[in-house]
Amino acid sequence: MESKFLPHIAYDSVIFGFSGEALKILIMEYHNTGMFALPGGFVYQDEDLNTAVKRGLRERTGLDDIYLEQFYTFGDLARFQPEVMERILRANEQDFAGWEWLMDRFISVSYYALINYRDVVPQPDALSDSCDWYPVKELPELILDHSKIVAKALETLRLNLDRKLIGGNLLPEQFTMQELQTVYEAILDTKLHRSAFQRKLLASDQLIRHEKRFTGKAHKAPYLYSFKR
Amino acid sequence: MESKFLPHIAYDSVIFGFSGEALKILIMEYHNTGMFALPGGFVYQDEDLNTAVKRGLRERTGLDDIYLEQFYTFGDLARFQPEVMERILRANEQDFAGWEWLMDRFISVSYYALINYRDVVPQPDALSDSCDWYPVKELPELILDHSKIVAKALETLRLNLDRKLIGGNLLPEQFTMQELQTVYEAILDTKLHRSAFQRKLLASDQLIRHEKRFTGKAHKAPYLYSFKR
DNA sequence: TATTATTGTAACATTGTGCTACAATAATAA
DNA sequence: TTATTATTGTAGCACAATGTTACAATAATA
Repeated sequence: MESKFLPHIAYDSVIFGFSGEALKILIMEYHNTGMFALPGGFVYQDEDLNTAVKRGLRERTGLDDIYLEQFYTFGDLARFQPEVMERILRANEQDFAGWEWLMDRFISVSYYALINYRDVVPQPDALSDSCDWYPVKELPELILDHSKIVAKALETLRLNLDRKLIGGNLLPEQFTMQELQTVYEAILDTKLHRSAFQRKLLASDQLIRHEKRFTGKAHKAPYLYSFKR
Repeated sequence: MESKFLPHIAYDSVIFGFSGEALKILIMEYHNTGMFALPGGFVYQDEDLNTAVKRGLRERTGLDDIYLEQFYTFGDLARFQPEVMERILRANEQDFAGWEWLMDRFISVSYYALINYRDVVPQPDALSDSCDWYPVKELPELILDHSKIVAKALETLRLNLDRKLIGGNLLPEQFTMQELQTVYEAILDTKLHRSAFQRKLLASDQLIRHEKRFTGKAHKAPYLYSFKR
């Protein structure tokens, strides 16, 4: 049986979310294997690559209109390990017929996505027990070169953070300056100076200031902000 | 006949050189078609993607150890135009047997390279009349989405230029500050301020100053510089 | 009404960059 | 030998961006 997918071509997505404390990504666990991997998928013969990735993200998160960026394509021979896919299929008691194409060599076009953690109920796929959030600092061991993919995603995200002011994609529509700063600190893994951060973001002319948020705490209430579109 | 290459996967390379006047890239012209394209190629079944690209660069330029960076993978359906490859093969009076795989859909992993213009005698491949330098501002019409690929390469190069100080790869081992500035101006397509440029590059602590270069002109002789390794 | 914690912003120091000016100098002309 | 010319290396000043400290404003509580 022929696959409807383009042979040899896969994508993997590093889906970032922010819990309020830590920067996390979505990781899938395959049935009965203890094997962890990035959510990924394949491209239909009659489908754009980017469309395929958006389709996969929708299936995994339920969200459309996600901030998404392609960052690297991994094509080393070392990522060709048919025994890994074989073990996953066996553990799923899958009939191998029709799945031979999965045992081929693949290159992985990799993307990272930034989403609002609270908007998502992660959905495992047919081969997986779970699709769950893991702090980037406490990831389980991942199959193939997926750890390298995560590292490169994080590196690219950090480089792009200032240039594109994309941190807000990890927060709800409205947020306080303190919350935004915490996101930046989690991504960059450094402390930032409150005053300079606030001044820089306000000077960037990309924020809209809304009403204050009263939390009931015994101190001045912070303004809420949102990004201009 | 089976191809020894990974089906559906191609690479294209945007090879930048600097003539002393203008920023140029290598473009191939296919026999008897008036069709122009980026140098590219395919990946052997038992070869790393990056290795394949380096192999292709060596064939086209004769150089090893080239500054090379992957910047994007193009996977739109719109780049699937079998009639283009068909026309190229026909013009070469090729027997189609054994070349059917070329008429398939491909995604293109794209790289840019920076090389020393003077070191290279560009080599056409079997299907091409010529492999020649064209100023990026005066490119012929290119097949498929190759113009888009060039545009994205240039955009990425500009973004990376400051961060990585890679401009020197377009020059001989030793160069004057004036030559380096001209390269930067050609890439960025803007005039830079001599004084600020010199101060910034010297402060970057990445240059070694050598002896002066005496050109016989009636003015102060400039120092030669090279980049630290 | 005083206290507490946090926020918004001013103020100053430091660094980076745009811009101008000028002395140094390699060859040529007088 | 000396003046001239074009270009180079660098200093100096203005202005912008950022690091750092300080402080007034304020929402709730004691």
